Amino acid sequence: MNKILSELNEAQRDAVKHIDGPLLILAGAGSGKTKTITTRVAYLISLGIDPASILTLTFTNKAASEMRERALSLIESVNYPPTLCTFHKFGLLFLKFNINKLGRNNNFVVIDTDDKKRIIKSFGIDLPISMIASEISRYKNSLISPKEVFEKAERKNYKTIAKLYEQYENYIASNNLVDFDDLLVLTYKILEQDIELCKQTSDRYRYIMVDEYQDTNELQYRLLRKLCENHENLCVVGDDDQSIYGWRGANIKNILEFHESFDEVKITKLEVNYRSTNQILKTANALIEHNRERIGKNLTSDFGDGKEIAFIESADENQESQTIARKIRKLIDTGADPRSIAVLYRVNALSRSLEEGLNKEHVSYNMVGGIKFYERAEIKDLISYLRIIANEHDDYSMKRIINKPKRGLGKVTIDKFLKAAYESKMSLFEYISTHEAEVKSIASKKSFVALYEFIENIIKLKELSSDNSYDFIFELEDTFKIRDYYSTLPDAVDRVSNIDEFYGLYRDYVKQNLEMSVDEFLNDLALQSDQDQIDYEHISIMSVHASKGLEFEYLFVIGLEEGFFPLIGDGSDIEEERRLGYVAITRAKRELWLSCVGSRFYKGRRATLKKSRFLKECGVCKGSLVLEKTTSFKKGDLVKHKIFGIGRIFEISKVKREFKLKINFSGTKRDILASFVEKI
DNA sequence: TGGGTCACGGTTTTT
DNA sequence: CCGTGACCCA
Repeated sequence: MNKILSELNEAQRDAVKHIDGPLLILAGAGSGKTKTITTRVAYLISLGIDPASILTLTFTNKAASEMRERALSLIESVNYPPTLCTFHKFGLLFLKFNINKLGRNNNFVVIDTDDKKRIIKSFGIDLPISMIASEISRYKNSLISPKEVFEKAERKNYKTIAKLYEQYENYIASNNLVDFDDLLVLTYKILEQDIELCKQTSDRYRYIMVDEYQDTNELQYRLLRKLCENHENLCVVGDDDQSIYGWRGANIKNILEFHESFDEVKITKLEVNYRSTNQILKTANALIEHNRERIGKNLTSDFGDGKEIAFIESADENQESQTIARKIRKLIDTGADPRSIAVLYRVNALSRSLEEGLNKEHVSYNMVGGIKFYERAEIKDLISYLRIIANEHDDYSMKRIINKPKRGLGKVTIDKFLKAAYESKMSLFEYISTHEAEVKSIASKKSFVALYEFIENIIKLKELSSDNSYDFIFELEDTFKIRDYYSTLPDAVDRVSNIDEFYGLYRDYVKQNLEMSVDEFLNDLALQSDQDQIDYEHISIMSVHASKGLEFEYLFVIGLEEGFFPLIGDGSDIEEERRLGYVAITRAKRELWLSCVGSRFYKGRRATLKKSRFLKECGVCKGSLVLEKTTSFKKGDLVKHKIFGIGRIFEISKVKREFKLKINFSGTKRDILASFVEKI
């Protein structure tokens, strides 16, 4: 026990040793947050507290598995491990045992955002689907019923949304579907209506810990209150300065007002940073001090001062990426580990020019984020096959695969089936299997045959799935030839390798869970985001959001211009932007480069840009923000104009914020603004 | 049915 | 500029 504690600094030890009553651990970036939580779990167990009474909640699977691993390594031996999982997984487990309290069966299916959108889309309304989906999510996470939305709505559009919300809720409930929000909403509702169960549950989890508390939303807060019904042993860990998910419902007030929401809150600040040089911390501290809504803390380290923060200013994104690519090339050539290098940007769109620059310098990179494995069309198709096998009444999956591989069934035919099925109050699958004559009259002869072969195959695989899971996935491919189908389509190489990876994943899962059923596999899969596919050889490039929790020896942050970082748009919050800046800077361990450009090509046009206010606020760019502009054009350069063609520059001058070029187009001399021509 | 063309809109992302 | 979705025609 003492050995565990001796690894900690004073503030960390103070936090770990606090046992009863609410505790807020304000953990600055790189201050050993995970170490503190995992040690606290181990410490509680070492005191003889039943591991089963300790619940630790995280946001991501990645955080959960990392913590589980570290906590277990600190615990000498326990018969069973403490519960440590994501909020949503906790909800899933809870609902498996208790959803019957809402009169529902526990063989429900978890649907993802994509399914949700398709369901809403099927209601046939011409409002933007993703807007409606996120509105519904917002209401659910604030525990507002469709009725309340309808009553409060003043504009007609919101009345429509309220109705869609109601229709959606009815639909998923009657199909026994559960969306991500429901995992928490339904859990909350059960705890609220069943006081006895609420007390039991609270008693069962006497010690609760929450990671990344600054990212919790209203619903999560209220759920935590329910779980603390019989005690107040709630330990939350977070950093108000790193709250960057306000736009998706995180309520920073949860952490800012924690000390008022609970009685006798103990607050511990972890301000010693074990990651960065003082130059980096100084820059980060200077930036975040401009925020008003914060608890306030100041990070220090004893890693020494380190190198000064470098500032890169380029004329445009091409020059920027060239400069950065060359610097990275040099770092690698002088022995830096590529894995310790990263480039961050606020907006994914900025990756394009960066990628070009890196390619030109032959720097291999790994883009984190981007298109997700489980969101790829081929993977979604496979999942739909599995879903139909698990539950043939799943019309959404049925629609997705009914003509994949092609069986000659087009949109019109499928719509006819859907309508007929709807009228007979049956699922698509049910209707087709029981109405052969009708189907024959709708479909063409060829597609009719293919369709019934498909139906029979599904039935065959359904039987197979119940007894022989391991060979099952081979049989699936042999029967439907999805892999073959994709190997004829564009991007075949990538798609086929994704399919193979998925098959491998399935087999691994079977190996680890011998008794598993297909629907168990699917529900677990729904809660799984990307495997963190950090590449083990290359540098990383990613959005600032994606970089949260990571660290790099050498870090570049690009696009520090007004409008890009901070990003200005409707609903943008300058303090949250600044926190994003803070997160970005605090990813750096040893060296940090901040970069901005004078103009950028974005959404089909070139925009002239001003330096980010953050550069001044963090002290990197002293004095005024007036951009001393440079241009990469030189006298004598050959340039191309869309209309005038190719010409040669013979004079360069400055007009206000732009550069004016005098260009000789095969004898004709013209004055052209620099942004209208391209270097060749 | 399904390939081709055109208009449109375009932060950040986990479960 | 580039990807998505709606619509049109063979």
